[in-house]
Amino acid sequence: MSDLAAALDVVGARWALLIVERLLDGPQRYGDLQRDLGVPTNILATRLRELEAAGVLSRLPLRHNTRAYALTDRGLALREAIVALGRWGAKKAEV
Amino acid sequence: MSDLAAALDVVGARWALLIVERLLDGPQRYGDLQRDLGVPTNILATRLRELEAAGVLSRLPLRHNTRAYALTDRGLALREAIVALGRWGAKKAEV
DNA sequence: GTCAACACTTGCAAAATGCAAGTGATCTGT
DNA sequence: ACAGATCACTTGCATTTTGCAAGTGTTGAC
Repeated sequence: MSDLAAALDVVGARWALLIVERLLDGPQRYGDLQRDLGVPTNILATRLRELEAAGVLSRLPLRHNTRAYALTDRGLALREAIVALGRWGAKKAEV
Repeated sequence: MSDLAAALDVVGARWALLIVERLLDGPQRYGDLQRDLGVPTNILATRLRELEAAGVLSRLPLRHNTRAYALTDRGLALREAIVALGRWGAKKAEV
């Protein structure tokens, strides 16, 4: 399995990289991610569980029954790749 | 829609980035991609059609009834992002 | 004590993915 | 020229993933 395939195994699922991108701006709560990204709630819950299990993010308990999701070092290390992909996506498809 | 979302719209589908990565080494034929990547043949056909429509790759006819798939400039521009993701995937998940 | 907010879960439909077998157009050897 | 092999796919169907909508339990505020 190539390095790329290994990476896609972790962050290749739909919404995964978008969630990580959003967390590059700092920890976010569940409801914020949902509203900002427009991701279906069951998918969001699933992805957060998977990404936490993969060591990409962690839950931080806030006061009351709320919590925030924050990137781990491993998650933050995705910044380069996300920026590169974003730059590519920003280019026009100059025909 | 963010730049990242735009990029994922084009290369976010399963196998898409792996196909592009393989083509970074130069044009490849259908059967080579299939054998090297282990991608199901119907998926490969679908992805190649989508990536061609998106201007990421093009078909070059070879002699007889064979052809090869080659990245366009737009496709080659994915190299940075692919390398970055590959580097991330190569790292151990140092607990 | 009622009502709202937050962080989910559940049930089900729709879409994407995967497997296996089949198709038609060359091409190779005899 | 004919048989069999190769290449580049397509087709049919099962499985998995994704998405929508509604519901649940736990605080918290008034």
